[in-house]
Amino acid sequence: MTPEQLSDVVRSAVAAAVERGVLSVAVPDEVVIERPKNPEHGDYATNVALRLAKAAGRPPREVAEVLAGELRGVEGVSAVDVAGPGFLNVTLAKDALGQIAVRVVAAGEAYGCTEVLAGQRLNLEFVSANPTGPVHIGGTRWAAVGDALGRLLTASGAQVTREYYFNDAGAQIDRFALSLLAAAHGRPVPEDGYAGDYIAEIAAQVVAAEPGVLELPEAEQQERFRVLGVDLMFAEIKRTLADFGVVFDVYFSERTLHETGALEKAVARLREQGHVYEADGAVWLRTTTFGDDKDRVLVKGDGETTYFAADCAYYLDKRERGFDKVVIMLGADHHGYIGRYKALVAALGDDPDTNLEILIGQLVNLVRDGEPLRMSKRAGTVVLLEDLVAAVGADAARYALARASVDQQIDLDLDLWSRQTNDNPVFYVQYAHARISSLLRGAADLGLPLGEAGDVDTAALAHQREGDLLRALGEFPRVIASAAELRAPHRVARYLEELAGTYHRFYDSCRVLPRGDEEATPVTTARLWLCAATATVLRNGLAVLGVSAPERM
RNA sequence: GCGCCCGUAGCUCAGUGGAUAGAGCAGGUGCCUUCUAAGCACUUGGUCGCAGGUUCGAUCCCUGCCGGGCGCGCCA
Repeated sequence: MTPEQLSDVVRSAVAAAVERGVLSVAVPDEVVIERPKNPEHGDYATNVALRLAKAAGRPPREVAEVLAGELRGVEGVSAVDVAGPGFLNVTLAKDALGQIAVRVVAAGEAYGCTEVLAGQRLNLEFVSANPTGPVHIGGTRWAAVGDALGRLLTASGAQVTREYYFNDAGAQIDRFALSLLAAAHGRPVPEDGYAGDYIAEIAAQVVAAEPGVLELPEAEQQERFRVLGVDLMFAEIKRTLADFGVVFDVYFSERTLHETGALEKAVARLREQGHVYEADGAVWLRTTTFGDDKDRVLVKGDGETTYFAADCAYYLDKRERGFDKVVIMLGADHHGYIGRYKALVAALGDDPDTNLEILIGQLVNLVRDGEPLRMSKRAGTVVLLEDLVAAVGADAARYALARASVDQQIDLDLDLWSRQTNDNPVFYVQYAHARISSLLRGAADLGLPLGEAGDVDTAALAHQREGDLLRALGEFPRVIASAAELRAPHRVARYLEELAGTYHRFYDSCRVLPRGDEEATPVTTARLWLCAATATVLRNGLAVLGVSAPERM
């Protein structure tokens, strides 16, 4: 019996008590099932009596006693106790608990998938680094977290489009083009230009692709360097991200918004809504009406549109593509945008609390030899996605970035994460998977197949450590669902570390394969199913994080 | 000045209003002729920054304060 099934059982018990007139209360939609920390408190606990007590007009313990009476007859439930202020502690029958292993193996890759977000159409935008240079460490955090979140949302039933918005218009791109041009001519880096080896490399690639380019008039040269440079830089970004395991469904060009007239349309739309005014020669959006701390310029005094105006058009475009909710992941250095973005959504007549969600992630510091690596473009100590991958590998990089809460600044210790020892959490988890794989190979060598699900004696899983492992496996769907709802992929990583630990403890005290001349027993088979189930969950969890589950280490 | 995030064990950090606040590392003591010791067991270590409030119950929610990080352009 899984916690979800138990939740239904308890809810039915409430309904039954109401039906029989021994309890007078509205039956709750959902009953929360918890896993007690103290093993003496049974397999599962619920606070349902505490929650219903007030509405029922009776003391919590009394409500609990009523429900305990209903639950005691249920198949698969071996004991129900009322404890503390009114908790119901439920102990499952051994075979009912053991069935979790069978369910996990049967579900395979689908174990952990739920429908809690079914029907939601989400646009998930992350990374969105401009194609004026390689992806930095900050964007790398979003690549790891955003990709994991995308998988979580999908696993929870949402329709998700992963989107990368790139700025290929405006002054920043002009500076990029001018920097390439300067490099091609051997001139110094222009004012506010981009430095770095990659500029010279891309400039050389542009010249190689279009040999006559340096003979064109200056303005045309700049245009060619812009077009080809952006293409080359963006191809490089995509390649790096793909090596990191991150691929987007849509790469959205800001330039197209300018070219299709979407910007003018967006400004006109805002004007119709009555939130646009002109002052000091510029066109403004009155975002202060919707809680922003100052109004924002849409069209500058020189007639150019702002990046914010493009954001308006881009938001409208997403909504017109049918997304219910626009989710944008940004670094902490951009958190100031929340106010204006929310205001923009409100100004367009949408609900900023349901149609827009902005996730802010704190910054990443790298540490080497115990010393923080201060990043500085000037000093040439900018750390790139590829640097991180080169230092610790893609698995460790993704895991390290995804295991921390996004609200937490990370000090990522390159020494620790490149170490292949047990103080490196990703190896602890991967090792558990490799260990199971090895064991299952051993079982195959001994001619011990898993066999049919119906033939497994799940009641044979009676050891304390087996129960611990089964309960841990039963948590996985709820971990995935809550991590998706809370936009917190790190919960999956933490869960996996706990699961790996639970497995190692099981392994240490429960021999799986027969030794020497011993015969396989029903316990052997049941434990093999338990191992296979654990491997499945480790694989599924690591897959969410985009980390490999090695068969051998 | 205003806004966002953080403050939990020596260190790095989990903890979606519930029972005795957890993990890893570091320190100490043990466990490999036996399925991967990249493992396990035991052990040391806490005014959950401080002060109020909300309620059956607060590390969690609210208010104020103290520390640290990041922002506050007709830049993108």
